[in-house]
Amino acid sequence: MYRRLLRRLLSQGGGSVFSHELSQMAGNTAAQVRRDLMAVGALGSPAKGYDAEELMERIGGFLDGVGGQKVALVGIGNLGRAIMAYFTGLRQLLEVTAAFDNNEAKTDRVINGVRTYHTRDIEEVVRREKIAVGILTVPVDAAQSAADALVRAGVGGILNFAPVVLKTPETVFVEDMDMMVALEKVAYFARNGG
Amino acid sequence: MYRRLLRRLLSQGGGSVFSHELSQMAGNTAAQVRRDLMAVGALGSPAKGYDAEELMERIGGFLDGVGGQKVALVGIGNLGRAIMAYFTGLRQLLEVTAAFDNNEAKTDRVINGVRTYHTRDIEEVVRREKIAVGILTVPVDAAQSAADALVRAGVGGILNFAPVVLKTPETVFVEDMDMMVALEKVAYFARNGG
DNA sequence: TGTTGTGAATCTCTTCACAGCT
DNA sequence: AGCTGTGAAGAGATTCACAACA
Repeated sequence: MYRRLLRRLLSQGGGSVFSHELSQMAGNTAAQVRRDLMAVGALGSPAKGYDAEELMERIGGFLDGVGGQKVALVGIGNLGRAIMAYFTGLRQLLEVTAAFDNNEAKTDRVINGVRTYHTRDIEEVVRREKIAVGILTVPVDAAQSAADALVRAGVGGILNFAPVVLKTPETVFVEDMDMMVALEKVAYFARNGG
Repeated sequence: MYRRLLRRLLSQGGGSVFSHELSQMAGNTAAQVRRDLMAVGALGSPAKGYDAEELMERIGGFLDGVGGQKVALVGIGNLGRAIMAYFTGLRQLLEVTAAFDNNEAKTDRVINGVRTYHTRDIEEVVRREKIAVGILTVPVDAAQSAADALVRAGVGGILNFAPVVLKTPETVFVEDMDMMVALEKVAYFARNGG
């Protein structure tokens, strides 16, 4: 998130920032910003704050590995397409290189610059292309088996949009993006003052 | 989330659960489950655990208000449509009743059973229909002004999918669903063992 | 025996507050 | 004078552990 803020800052000609300015942009406290930046090994000067370019590099060194990582997307529905469009061309270090669906009408094509395959080929393609991360945008019933295929193919992490708790070995990192839960949370706090 | 698990459990004929069973399904610890259920005022018996029906009611009493709440969606792109399809008919207490876009080709129609309007009418429609919650699925540049309109119309909360930090009065609850950040997080832990 | 409900302990995250620097 | 870096305090969340109970 800081990276995004810094990118915008740089494009507007800002060369350095104080923690309280960043916290403004981030919706944070200044202390939180300083802690976070400590974690990536960034350092600023009391006089000028943090240098934006150097900060970006520090965050990059922390978040991005040595090279880039390939991403596979499973489930080419509205959501899948939205996500492909969203990520395509945005970060070259995190590239969606294969998409899967079990509807033949959607396979063996190129959508949004991404090659599409049939779900049955997940394991082979993901392994061959050394894809490290999977995004799951399939209906609930298909989620676990798709996750299993990704895990068998050796991915290290899954971003899961399906409203199920996936069963995976604990060596695989799973992040849930549960829109139903999120909406209920908002509805709750909209009523009960948040 | 518990609600979803219980719904499935009931449909499979399970009448009661122990905390350790629920924790299995939820990917939790048993202690966590008991704490959470305490919070909604549920109580179980050492002999039979928690009664699934009664548990659902307790959670409902806690999460849902007296009546239902209306939801507006701003931004009818792939993501917006995916979300409409996703939420439509799922929960009758949380209903998407209006969608907005600034592309005239998408307005004054009914998509997925949802009436669509032009963005310029957000304030009027939301106020008239007493909509309490907004979902933002617009591009970055349009996000803040759409949020402002929602806030002026009096919504109590916003579910924000745009990768920006929204500026809103603190009486309005904002939940960010940042897919880029989520993907970076997964990519990070996929590499650095999570 | 096996489970709940819950104080107490532990762990994690956030905020405070201030010495040290420019 | 005003900021950073960071120990120490504080706030929250999770886990432990056990009395009470069926």
